[in-house]
Amino acid sequence: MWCNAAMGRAQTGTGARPPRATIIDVAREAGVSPATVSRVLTGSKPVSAEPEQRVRAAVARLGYRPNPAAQGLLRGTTSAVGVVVPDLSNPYFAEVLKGVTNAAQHADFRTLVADTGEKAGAERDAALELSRWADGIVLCSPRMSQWELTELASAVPRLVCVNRRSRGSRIPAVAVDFEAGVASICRHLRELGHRRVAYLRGPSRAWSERARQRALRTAGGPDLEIVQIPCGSSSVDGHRAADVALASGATAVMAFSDYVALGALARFDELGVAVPEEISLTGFDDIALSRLVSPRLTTVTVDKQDLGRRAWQLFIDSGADGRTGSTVEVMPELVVRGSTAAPTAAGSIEREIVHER
Amino acid sequence: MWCNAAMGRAQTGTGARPPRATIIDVAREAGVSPATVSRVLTGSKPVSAEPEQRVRAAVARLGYRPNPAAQGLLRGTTSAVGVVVPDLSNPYFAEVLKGVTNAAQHADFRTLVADTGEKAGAERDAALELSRWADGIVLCSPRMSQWELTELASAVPRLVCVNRRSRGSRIPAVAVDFEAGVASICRHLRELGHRRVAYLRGPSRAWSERARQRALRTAGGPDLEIVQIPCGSSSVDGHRAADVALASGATAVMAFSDYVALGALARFDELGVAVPEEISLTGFDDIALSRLVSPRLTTVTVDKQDLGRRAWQLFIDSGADGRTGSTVEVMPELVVRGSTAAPTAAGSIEREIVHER
DNA sequence: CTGTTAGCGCGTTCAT
DNA sequence: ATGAACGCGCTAACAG
Repeated sequence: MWCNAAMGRAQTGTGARPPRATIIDVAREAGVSPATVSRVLTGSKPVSAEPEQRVRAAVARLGYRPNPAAQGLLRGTTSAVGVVVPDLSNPYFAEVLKGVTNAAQHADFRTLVADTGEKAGAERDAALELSRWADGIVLCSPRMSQWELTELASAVPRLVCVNRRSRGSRIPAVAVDFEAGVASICRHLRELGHRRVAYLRGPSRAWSERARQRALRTAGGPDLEIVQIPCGSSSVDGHRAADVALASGATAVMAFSDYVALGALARFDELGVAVPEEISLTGFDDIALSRLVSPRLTTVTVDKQDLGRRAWQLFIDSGADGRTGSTVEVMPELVVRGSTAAPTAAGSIEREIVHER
Repeated sequence: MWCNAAMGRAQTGTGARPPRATIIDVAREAGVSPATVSRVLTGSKPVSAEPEQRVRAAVARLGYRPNPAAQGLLRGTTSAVGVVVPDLSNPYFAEVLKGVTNAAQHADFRTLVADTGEKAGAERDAALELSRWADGIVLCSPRMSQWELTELASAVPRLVCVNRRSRGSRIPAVAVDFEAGVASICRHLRELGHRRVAYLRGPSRAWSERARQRALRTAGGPDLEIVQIPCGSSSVDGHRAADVALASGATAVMAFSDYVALGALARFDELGVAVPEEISLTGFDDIALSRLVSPRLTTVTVDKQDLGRRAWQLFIDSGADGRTGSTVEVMPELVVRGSTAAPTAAGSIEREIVHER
């Protein structure tokens, strides 16, 4: 079907690209009015068989496809969704984006993407700019202030957040239950016998980090001391922070995320510190590569593509009326793998030796 | 500046989102004609100071932003670029996308993204569909046939390929010199003393795989036997193929990519096969996580974001006239890390034992 | 320097 | 069932 049109064009020459055919060209070609062409293509009104055939033939011959800008102008809608992420290099966000994109593609929507480079200041502008071209925005793990977010929500047609719930403003959101996730990790560590764990902090501006902190305040206590260590959200951050964690005298390290944990794990390996024999390590998110490292990472599973799909669903739902505030909570699940074990007295002793090299 | 506008709107109520202001609203508000507003905003013609101030004030007050669909309709251009990738979960493509997006953002362009799920059949449709909304397409590692690609290039306004050069059709492309990369890996392995290496093949439809095959034909010979093993492009493919590679009796495994190699590495670890003592392993691309596994992966570096940036540059360059055919070749560089070593006689013996468990 | 007019490509009314 | 005419929001012509 499409072959005819495209091949016909390809034959016209080397670089001569004909201007795109308009609906008028098709109408002329088919010997009907533009309105009839439109009716055939949208199916809005019935059209007799004979003219319909002529129109379809003309469409195929010319390779005609309606101009989305014109359609959008008329409809006042773009059939596009914008996705704003802090960092596409982070597999977590890449997966969420994939989830949104696939769902959107399925619904015949385009996906626009913007990368803010982990800069909180760039989020508002990116979202605002994308919103001009889209019917709404999916904002992933925004680092901006609550005030800014509320403000943004009123400036963007439809805004959905991923991993950020806001009490006051009624912004639809899908978020992992970080408290539950952190709690289950803490429980696991405590049951193994750990009494002092180092926590590698994520970006302080991230809502998910604050949620983790809430959980840590609950979980921490006399039988589980939490040592806070500033870190970040990338694997290099984890790599850097690993030494500090080691020096803290903790028997286990809880990382902000898998991505961070992988960095720490690499550093432990460089230092010759055995995981989990000398120190236990946990992640968060269960990214694909956590199953591929050695030892495999104990973490908490989150279906990141599903997060994207649900965000899309929220985006769609929020379209009909001004309904807002629907919040989806995704429950993560602890997966115990090889990176955690009971603490050994030997751990701290051997570590001294190791540091010598 | 923007605060005024957005705050003013936010105060109007809970869910009541006023329809976006048009240029006419602004004109009325400022007591001028729409043309004057346009002139102020685009700077196309000079405007007196006093009306200009009124216009700017009105714009801020109403939170007006021009409708891109209308502008696009008029200009016949979208200021958007479409990126089609086989799989966003693959860090390689996520990085390329990031490169394109950042460059595009810088030039005030939007990025549309489509994920084809590694299905060659979906590529054409995705590209065609995106091209309706964009000024052109960046096609990453297309798996489609050469014929299809040529055909597509004539149906899309501007097409740039990443990691796919095509002799016949003059499609701008930026591609890694896979032959050189594979050759340097082979040389490295041979110098270490390996005589029989298993190659974990990528998708047979991928151009980069065929390029690797060309290099292997040159590199292979009496002093370096290449055992071909069907595999794929994901880490789970590598995980699966690792057993076959082991059974081949090779002393080294050369994976299609880092992503694949990481899967194989995980499998070796599960089997208790020591890398590089019992078997050497190489990747391709140098993704971030290859530095984080143990042992760190010997591979070939490719700046993936740079690939995206260069693709963007080609996209821009191909805009002016019908200039085509410009092809950029990126030279990868061997990085020897911990996953390769000289083969040991012990390797094959110990491996027998390991298989028992 | 400014306002008025026309038209980008399309879908949808209103007539026929 | 079909065609003619209008207008979506904007800017480039053309007047004044």
